Amino acid sequence: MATDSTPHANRKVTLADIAAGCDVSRATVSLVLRGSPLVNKLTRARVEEELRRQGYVYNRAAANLRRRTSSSIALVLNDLANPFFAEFATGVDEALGAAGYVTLLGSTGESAAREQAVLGSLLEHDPAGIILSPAEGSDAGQVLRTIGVRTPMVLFNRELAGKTPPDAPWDLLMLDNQRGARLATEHLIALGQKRIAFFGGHAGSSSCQQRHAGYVEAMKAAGLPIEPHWRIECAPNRVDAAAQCGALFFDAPAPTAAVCYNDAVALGLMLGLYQRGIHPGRDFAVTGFDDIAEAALSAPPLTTLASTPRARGRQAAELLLQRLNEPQAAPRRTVAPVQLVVRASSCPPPAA
Amino acid sequence: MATDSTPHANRKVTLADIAAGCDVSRATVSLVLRGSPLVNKLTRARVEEELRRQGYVYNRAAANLRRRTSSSIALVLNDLANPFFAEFATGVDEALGAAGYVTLLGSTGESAAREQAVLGSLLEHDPAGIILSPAEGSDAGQVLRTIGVRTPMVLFNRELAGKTPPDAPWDLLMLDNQRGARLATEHLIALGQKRIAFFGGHAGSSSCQQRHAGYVEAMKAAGLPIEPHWRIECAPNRVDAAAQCGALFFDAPAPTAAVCYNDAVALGLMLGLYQRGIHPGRDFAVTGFDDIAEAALSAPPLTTLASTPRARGRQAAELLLQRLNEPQAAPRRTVAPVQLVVRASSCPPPAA
DNA sequence: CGCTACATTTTGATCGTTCCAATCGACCAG
DNA sequence: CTGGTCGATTGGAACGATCAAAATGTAGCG
Repeated sequence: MATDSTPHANRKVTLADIAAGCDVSRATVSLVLRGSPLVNKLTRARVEEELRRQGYVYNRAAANLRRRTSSSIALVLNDLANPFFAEFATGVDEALGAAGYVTLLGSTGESAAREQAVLGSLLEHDPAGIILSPAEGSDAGQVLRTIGVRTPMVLFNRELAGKTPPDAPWDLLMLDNQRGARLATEHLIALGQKRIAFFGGHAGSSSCQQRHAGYVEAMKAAGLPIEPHWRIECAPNRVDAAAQCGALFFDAPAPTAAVCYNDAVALGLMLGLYQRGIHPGRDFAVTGFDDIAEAALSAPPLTTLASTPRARGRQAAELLLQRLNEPQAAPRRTVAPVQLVVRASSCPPPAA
Repeated sequence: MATDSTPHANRKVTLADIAAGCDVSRATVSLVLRGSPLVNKLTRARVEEELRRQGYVYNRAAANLRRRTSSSIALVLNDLANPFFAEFATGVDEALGAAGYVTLLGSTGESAAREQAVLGSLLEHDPAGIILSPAEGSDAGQVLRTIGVRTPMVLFNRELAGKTPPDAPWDLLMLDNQRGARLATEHLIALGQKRIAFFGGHAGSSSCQQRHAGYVEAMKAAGLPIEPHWRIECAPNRVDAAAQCGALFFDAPAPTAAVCYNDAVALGLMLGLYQRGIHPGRDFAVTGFDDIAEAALSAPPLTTLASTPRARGRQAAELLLQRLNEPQAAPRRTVAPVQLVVRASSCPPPAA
């Protein structure tokens, strides 16, 4: 005679198994699981023992189906391999986990097409909401069509192209790009710099536009001129930045400082400067943006703006959780402050 | 009169809504969704139109419940913020997504206790399998107790402490640490180096032991001596490595080359050498391990071993998918090759 | 004893999908 | 006209949980 009380080999243990095992109904077991005060102490103890004995695992999907709830949230990132977003993801997962949610991960590799596909696939798992850091060129209309008007979403870091439907429960969390770049520029000006370039990034990207605007703002406020050849575009990575370095010196007057789009670009630029015999932090001032781990360890250490991506991740999660509690609230735009970190890469201009 | 054909405001659109909308049964709509050849062309067209019109979204959770399948896989990492694991995660997600799975993310922050909690929480979502990069000190018995003997798992990068149950469907994917360190050492020997140190890492860590073993292997094979003071321990980061640099030169004979535990250590060591007026890549040869992004951009560029974490991620996913197809197969231990990347930091010894 | 009050437990329907067996109409052979 | 085959469709029972309402049992009280 098979002892069917032994943990069964093949099928998963369900409520019904436990119920049968200690001679109560499924409903009672369910009440025990959820810690209801309705069940008798003795019954509870018996059921809990049986749960342990059979190695029961709760099936949240079934519960969610019946309750018409969801316990997951989709996190879709344009570039998880980038340490900035990896930190962000860590923060998101941390906060969501604490709130009892599970993170559905999707990475789009900066492709709007893949973003559509990923969103579609994740949606089938019925997330309670979405945290999206859009791929470059991702469009509001497209996104709306795949996720509908009813799924709450927090957009991080970039806005969507095209116009956002005013009734959609979409919140926004951005870095204070403009103020950050302004702070960096003002810092250089305070050091006595007058010929300051804006280096790197794609002029199409909204974060680059905002940072450039902050730079322009500070320059204008100080009454300093802005030469057109002081704005150099390049891909936001070290290699391209190093390659584009020379473009700063094609025409006179050459700049003596550069506000860079981000840290990767700044580190690349410093490399390029070295290769030309220019010593950054002595002959030429450089600032970055993001404060990635390497910024403090480069030679010279990089002056930059700290954006604390992990805290941003937690914040994005909080925003979404709040919206889940308050689905009808008006859309919010949150701008997270950034902090200037002064290190040795920013210096006064060489004596003329 | 309300036109209930309009996309409904409140509830989600289900099979039943579509069925009602075009006057067929739920079963037929389901067949259409899954592309069954059984349905008539005209019916299919009508249904598909209605699906579009109502903005239907497939509920995979319900389907999985009925079919007793799962379409998700749990990815649990000890440190997502580390670029190496972020790349790994990207690779995993890439491969899983292509196979129609969704990634459930969990980050443990190197805490075995949190790892238990995270695993438990993710299990409730009934993943088809787990990819786990264990936290330091994570124990096989503990893990077994929370995930059971029936959930397939791929362990990455570290083994679990304690003994692994022989019947569990657990596979292993490790880097070839020993061979990597051996290759680096042989490379230095081929350049004419004879006094080679092993620098950095904690002797307790299994990856450090393996790399050191590879170094010893190459030295012995070449008949070269190994001085005890040629092994310097330090934390696997730049700062500590730079600080420990001096220890290489306390006793004679001083080494003229060092095989480093990883790139971070190697970069730190190079910094320390510079500070002593020793020019790495000319006066002293250095190799690293990992080939992180900065390795190619340091001065001098670093000779190291490429572990291609993104490819490892894809590989881990493939291993798991294979096991899902073949649940009864014997556990596999896969060792991923690493590739020597020769750059300018490795050089012949200075002429005596 | 009959009635209410209370604590505890159960029954049966339900969530959105899939599966199985049954049905239906059309067509053809005998 | 009957019976069989075939293509297309359908009803209803699952999957594993929850919920609302009903059913127990037990005690108190006039």
